[in-house]
Amino acid sequence: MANAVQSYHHGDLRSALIEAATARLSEHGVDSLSLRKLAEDAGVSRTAPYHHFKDKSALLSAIAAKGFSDWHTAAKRIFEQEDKTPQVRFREFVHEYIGYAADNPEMYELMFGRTIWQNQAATNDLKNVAFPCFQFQVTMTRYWQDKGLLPNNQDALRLAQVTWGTLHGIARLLIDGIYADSSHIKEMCDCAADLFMQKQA
Amino acid sequence: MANAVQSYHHGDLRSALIEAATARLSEHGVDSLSLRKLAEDAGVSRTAPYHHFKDKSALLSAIAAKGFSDWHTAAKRIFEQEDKTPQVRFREFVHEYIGYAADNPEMYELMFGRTIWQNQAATNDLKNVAFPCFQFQVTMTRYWQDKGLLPNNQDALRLAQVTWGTLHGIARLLIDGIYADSSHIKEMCDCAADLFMQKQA
DNA sequence: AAGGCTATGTTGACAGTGTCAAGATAAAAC
DNA sequence: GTTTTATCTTGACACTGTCAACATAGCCTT
Repeated sequence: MANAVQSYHHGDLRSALIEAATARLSEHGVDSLSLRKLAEDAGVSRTAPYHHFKDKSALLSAIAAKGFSDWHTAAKRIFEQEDKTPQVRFREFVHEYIGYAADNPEMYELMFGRTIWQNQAATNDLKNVAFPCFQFQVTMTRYWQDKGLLPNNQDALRLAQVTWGTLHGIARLLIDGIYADSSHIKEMCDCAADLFMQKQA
Repeated sequence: MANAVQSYHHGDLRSALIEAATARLSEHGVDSLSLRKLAEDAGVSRTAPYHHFKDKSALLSAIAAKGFSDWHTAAKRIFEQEDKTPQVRFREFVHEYIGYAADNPEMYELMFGRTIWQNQAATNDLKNVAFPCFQFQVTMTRYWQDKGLLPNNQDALRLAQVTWGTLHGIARLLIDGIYADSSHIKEMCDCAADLFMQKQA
C-alpha cells in the first residue's frame, strides 16, 4: 500500500479499500471491520471512503458481490464437468458448497448474513450478482430432477429453496459452531446427499 | 417500569433488564439493543447492568436461554401428541419450527446468530439450556427412524444435524429475506417434509 | 494557456457505543 | 452498632459511523 509516493489523491482508493477489507475480513472477521481502520490501512483519512461508497453497508456489499461472483463460477465449473455422472457431480457439489463455507467462514457470513440483507439494505449491484447465483441453483435443481436424482413431483423452485436451505443451514451450524463441529463435515455432506437421493440409494 | 418509588436500589434489576431487552428485541431487532438504552428503560444508570451481567453478551445469552427453553417445551408438546400419527406429527413439527422462526425472527436470530455463539462467547448457562434442546432433536430423529419416516441406514446424530440444518437454513433464508419470501412458507415446509419422507410418498 | 468544474481527500464535530475505575449508598451479616 | 457486601452512581476512555465545511488537483471548456 505504501508503494506510491504520498500524494493528495490516492489514485485507486476504491480498489484499495476493497482489498484491505477482504484481507481484514478473512483474518479478523466481519465484526471487526471498521471504515476508519480500512481508511488507515489505505493510508487515507477517515472520511475518504465516503467518496466511493454511500456508507459502510455499501462497501460490505461490494465485497460480498465479489464473493457471489466467485462462487457462481465455482458452481458452474463443478456442474459442467461432462466427464462425471450427474450423481457424482451432485455429491461433489454438496461437498464443495459446505467446503467453501467452511474454508471462508467470514466471507460466507458476510455474503449470507443479515449485515447486508436486512431491511432492504442490499445494493442493486449486489442483487445483480447474487440473484443470478440463486437462479443457477434452480437451474441445477431442475437438471437433477430431470436426471432422476431429485424427486420429480416437486416444484423446482421449492425444491431448490429446500436443498439450498439444507446446505445453507449446515454451513451456518458449522460456521457458528452450533452443535456441529468441523471434524465431521464429510459425513454430514454424505448424509445430506444420501437423504436427497433416497430413491436411488 | 416507573411503578416503584425511585430508590437507590432497584430491587429486581436483572429481571427488569431482561424484560426490557425482550420487548426491545422483538420490536427493533437485536442490533438496536444497547446496554445504555436498556438501563434507561429500567430507570437506572449506564453501568448498573454490569453488576448483573458480565458484559453485553451475557445479557443476550440470558435472553436466548429463555428462548431455547421455550422452544424446547414447545417441541416436546408437539412431539408427544399421542393422538396423532408419527407422520402427522413430523409434518407438524416442520411447520411449527419454521413458523416459530418466522413469527419471532429477532429472537430466532439472537438464539442462533453468531452474536452469542462466536468465539466461545456462549455462557455456561446458555449451553446448559441449549444443548438439551439440541439433544432432543437427536432423540426425535431416532424415533422417526424407528417409525420408518426417516432412513434407517443413517447415523442418528448425522441425520439430526442434516434435518435440523435444513429447517435452520430455510428459517434463515426466510428471516434474512434471501430468495425466499414468507408467502410460500407452507409450500416450502411441505416440500421439505416430502423430501425427508421420500420412501413413504 | 486561463479559468472554472468536479472528483477526491482533509479536518472538525457530533452522537452514539461498551466497558473500566473509583466512589456513594443501603441492606445484610456479624 | 459496626463491618462487610451487593448494588448503584458519576467520570472517563477509546472506539464507532457519519455529516458539514473546506482544500487540493486533475480535467474540460473556452
